Amino acid sequence: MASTLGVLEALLRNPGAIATKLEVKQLLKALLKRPGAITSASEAKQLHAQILKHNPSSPLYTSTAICVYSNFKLLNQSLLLFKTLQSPPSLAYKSIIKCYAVNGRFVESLASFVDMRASGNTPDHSVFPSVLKACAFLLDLRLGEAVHGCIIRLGMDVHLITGNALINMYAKLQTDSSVKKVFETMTTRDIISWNTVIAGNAQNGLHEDALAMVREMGGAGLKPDIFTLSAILPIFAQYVDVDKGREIHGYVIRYGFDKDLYVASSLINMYSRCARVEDSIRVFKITRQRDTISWNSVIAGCVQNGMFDEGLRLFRQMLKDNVIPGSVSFSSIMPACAHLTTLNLGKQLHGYIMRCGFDDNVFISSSLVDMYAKCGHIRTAGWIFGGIKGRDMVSWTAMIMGCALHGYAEDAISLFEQMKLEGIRPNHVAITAILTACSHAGMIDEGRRYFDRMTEEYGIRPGLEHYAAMADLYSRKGKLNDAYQLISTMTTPTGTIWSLLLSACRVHKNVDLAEKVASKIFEVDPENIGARVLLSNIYANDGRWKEAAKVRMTMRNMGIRKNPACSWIEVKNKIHTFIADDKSHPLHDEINIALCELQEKMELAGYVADTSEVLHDVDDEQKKYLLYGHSERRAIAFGIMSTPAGTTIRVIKNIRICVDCHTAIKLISKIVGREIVVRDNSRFHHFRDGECSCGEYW
DNA sequence: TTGTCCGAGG
Repeated sequence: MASTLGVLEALLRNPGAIATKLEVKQLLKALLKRPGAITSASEAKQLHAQILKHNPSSPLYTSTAICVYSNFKLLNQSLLLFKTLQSPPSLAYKSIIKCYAVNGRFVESLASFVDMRASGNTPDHSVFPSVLKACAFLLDLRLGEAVHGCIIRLGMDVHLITGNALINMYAKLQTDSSVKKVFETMTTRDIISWNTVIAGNAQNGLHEDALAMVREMGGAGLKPDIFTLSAILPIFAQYVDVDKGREIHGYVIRYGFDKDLYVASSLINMYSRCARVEDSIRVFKITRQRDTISWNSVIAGCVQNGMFDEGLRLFRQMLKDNVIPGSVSFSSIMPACAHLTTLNLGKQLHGYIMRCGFDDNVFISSSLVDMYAKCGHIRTAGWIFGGIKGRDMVSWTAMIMGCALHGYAEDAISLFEQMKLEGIRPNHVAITAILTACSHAGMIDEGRRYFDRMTEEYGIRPGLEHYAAMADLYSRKGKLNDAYQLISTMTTPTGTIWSLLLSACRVHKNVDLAEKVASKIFEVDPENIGARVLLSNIYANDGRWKEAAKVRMTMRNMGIRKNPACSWIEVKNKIHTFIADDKSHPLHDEINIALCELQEKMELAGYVADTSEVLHDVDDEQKKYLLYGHSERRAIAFGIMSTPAGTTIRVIKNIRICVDCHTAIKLISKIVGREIVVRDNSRFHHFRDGECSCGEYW
């Protein structure tokens, strides 16, 4: 053998060297027995050349060449040779089946397997794993079972690797009973057998079984390895069981598995699912080797836990480190743009997405719909939504919620009904979206109907978010007692839900109920800043300055401070922030002059300041002055000054817009002939030609 | 010749 291989080596190193026919023949013969002696693709090509030169018509030699090519995954070369064979021998079939499979061409792989059977060639242990993998990938249970039958008839079911492949196939096809049966009938099992069953159980929701098997492994003399650990970590992520997750982390460190990319990604994911972003970032930072998946895991972790800026920072860092973002990277980061309403960044990412050709990905396009809707571009959102092929419930929900936030309740309802007609069942988020739509349009009856029917029609029990939407609906409409009744039926109403009612008490000036509601809030959430501010404002609004002062005093004694009201606007890629009465903007004086001019024009158009919204104990003239210092007006004035005529002005405010500003902005939109879009903390207002899309309802 | 990790909507 050694001398034959010596000839081979010489030949391969110098294909021009003259070899005797005998030598070549011996060489090829040796190779028939040991195709593995060829160690590179170029050697494979040399071999092919020798065959063409000396024995081009031998099916056996051709098959050997196919086998060698397929070992290097060279599908095209294998196919060219395969097609020259009239009746391919077993080796040729086996090689081409495997070669198709390793190239992900599972349909062709299975077709070749069928051909092989039809031609009367008997498959063996070397080919079943590829065939079973193809069945698993194509989710073809019937063919898989047929192959299994064939395996049993040939007595191959005791073969370890074939058995493992069978387990894997049944696990992927979620036929857990077959997984168990195959595992139990196997005469020898290795760690892969165990891991495959464990991973299958974990992914098919049989969490207890998976964990029990991890414990049993020890009895078989096997220790959990990186595969075992990355299979069970997602269980603790799903159960938000950080203690168990940490235990595994300890084990990982003891055995030095923390260098493994898969384990690290699973740990990052586990910690972020358990809301321990700091821990997940720590794991990420000590992971030396990083791939797109570990980056995606940590970025998604930040974004899902509300750390949007950190998520964006990491995303930029990933690009800087020359890690190519995949489609998952974009669908992970896009919600950060939606939440931060950073339209410009969102648009840049959208461009990047299109250049990568990811714009037909339903995850990404749904996140784009959400981002554009939340950034005020509901039409762009609708346009993207219209182009989504194979919309799923999430795409519909993003669009429905977008319409809801913009006050287009009719559109939201018709989308919701259309979605159901297409056979898509709404989940709890979709229900929240439709209730939000009703809430923002004051559609009490429709809202009530969706709420009452959600359990029997969709099998979804009302959760916090649904109660919140309903409480909001009643509250905005002034049905304060209905809201109170509804909230009281909840087993554990939260401070947030009561606060919705409290803010309605302010709008509808119901001080008595406000006091009752406020005490409920302080019971469950004594630190609730918003509620204390609201209560103080309610007193002030009623002229009860003493009580108002008392609430503020309590707040100060408790050491809590409210966040100032502010508005911001993006002009030429820069975000300008305005806080009421803050004079720090470089164009402060110019903005004031512009506001004065606007004020005069507004008064000519019949504007009278509604000073009831000013909750300071000062005279009327002073109140008027305070009103026009409101942050959203200054942001709008700045926007008008610094953008070309006709440009839409987009402003974001961190609290709900006040009645007087709402009236003022309507007039301003008419005076300057611009569309002004204001997003407050609850919805969008589109001001155009003296009207607002909210129809005076917010 | 078999097996692992990440993703959208409130």
